[in-house]
Amino acid sequence: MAACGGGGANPNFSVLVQSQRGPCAASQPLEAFFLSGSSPSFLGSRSMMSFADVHQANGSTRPFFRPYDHEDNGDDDLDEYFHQPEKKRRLTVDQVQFLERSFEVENKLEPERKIQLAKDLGLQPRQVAIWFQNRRARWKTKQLEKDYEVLQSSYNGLKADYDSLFKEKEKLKAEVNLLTELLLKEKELGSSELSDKDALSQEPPKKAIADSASEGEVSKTSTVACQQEDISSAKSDMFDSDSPHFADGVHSSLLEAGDSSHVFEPDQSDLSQDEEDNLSKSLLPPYVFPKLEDGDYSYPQASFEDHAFWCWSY
DNA sequence: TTGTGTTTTATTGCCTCC
DNA sequence: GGAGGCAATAAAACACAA
Repeated sequence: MAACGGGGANPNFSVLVQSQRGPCAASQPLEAFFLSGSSPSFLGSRSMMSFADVHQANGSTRPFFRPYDHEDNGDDDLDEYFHQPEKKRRLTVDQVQFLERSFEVENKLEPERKIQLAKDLGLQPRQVAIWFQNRRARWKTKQLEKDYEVLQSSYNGLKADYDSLFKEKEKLKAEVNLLTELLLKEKELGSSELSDKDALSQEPPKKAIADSASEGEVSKTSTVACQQEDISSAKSDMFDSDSPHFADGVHSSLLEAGDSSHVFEPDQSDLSQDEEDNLSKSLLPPYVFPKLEDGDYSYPQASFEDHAFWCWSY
C-alpha cells in the first residue's frame, strides 16, 4: 500500500503511519496489512497512462492502497480508528506522480476523467478534483513567478537603455548650453562692432563664425551657422540681407548638403528690411516642443536660446 | 523533543456558465 | 439553480534546526 495517508474511511491509517517522518516512508511495512488481496482498478484513464504505468515505472511492486475501502481490513482492533473523525491525509508518492502526469496532459478535469482517475487511484472524485484545483493554484503561482522574472529582466534592460540615453541627453544638453553661450558672446561682439561702424556698411562677423567652425565639431559648426542665420532673419537689423554671410563657407556647405534649417530662412534679398523682418518672423515655425517627463527641453516660449535649440534640433 | 516554517489537503464563499 | 472554478484560508502533515 502506497497510501500512507489515504483512506477516507480509515483516518487512523494516517495516524498510525505518520508518526514517522516522510509522507510514505513508514507505510510500506503496513502495506500487506491494509491491502491484503486488494488490487486497484488499473483501467487507465482517458488521455493518460494508467496508474499501473506509473507504478511500474516507479519500480515499485507495492500494491495500491484503497483509501475508501477498508472492508478488506480484517483487523478489528483498528475499527475504533475508522470511526474517529476523518483526518487530513497525504496522497502517496505514486498517487501524486500519477496525478502529476495526468495534470501535464490536461490541467482541467472533466467529469468522466475525474471519475476514472478516482477509480484508478482509489480516491474519491472530490479528492481528485481538489487535488487538481490546488495543483492549478500552485501552477499559477509558479507561472506568476516566472512572469515576474521575465518582466524584471526586461525592466532591467530597459532601465539600462534609459540610463544610457539619459546620460547622452545630458551630454547633448551641456553641449547646447555651451554653444548657446558662445552664440551670445558672438552676438555681443557683433553689437559692439555695430555701434562703432555704420550698420549698412558693416561686414558680418565671419570671423566669429569661422572661429566657431574651426573648433572642429560639425554639430557645433552647424549649430552656430544655423543660429547665425536665424539671428539674421529674426533680428535682421544686424545684417544686411544682401550681405555675403549667405555665402559663408559653412553656411553654403550646409545649404548644399540640404540642411533642413535653411527651409526656415527663405531667400528674401529683394525684400525690404521691414518686409523681411516680418516675413522671417511669420515663417518661423511654432515653438512647440514635446513636454518630456522631466521637463527638460520643454520650451513653451520662443526665446533666443530656444530658437537656437530648435534650429539645432533640426 | 520541540518550536517554527513550509507544504499539502480540504473547506468556504463567491462568481460564472449552462 | 446546480456544477464547477477560483481565491482565500484553515488545519494537518511534514521538514528541520536547535
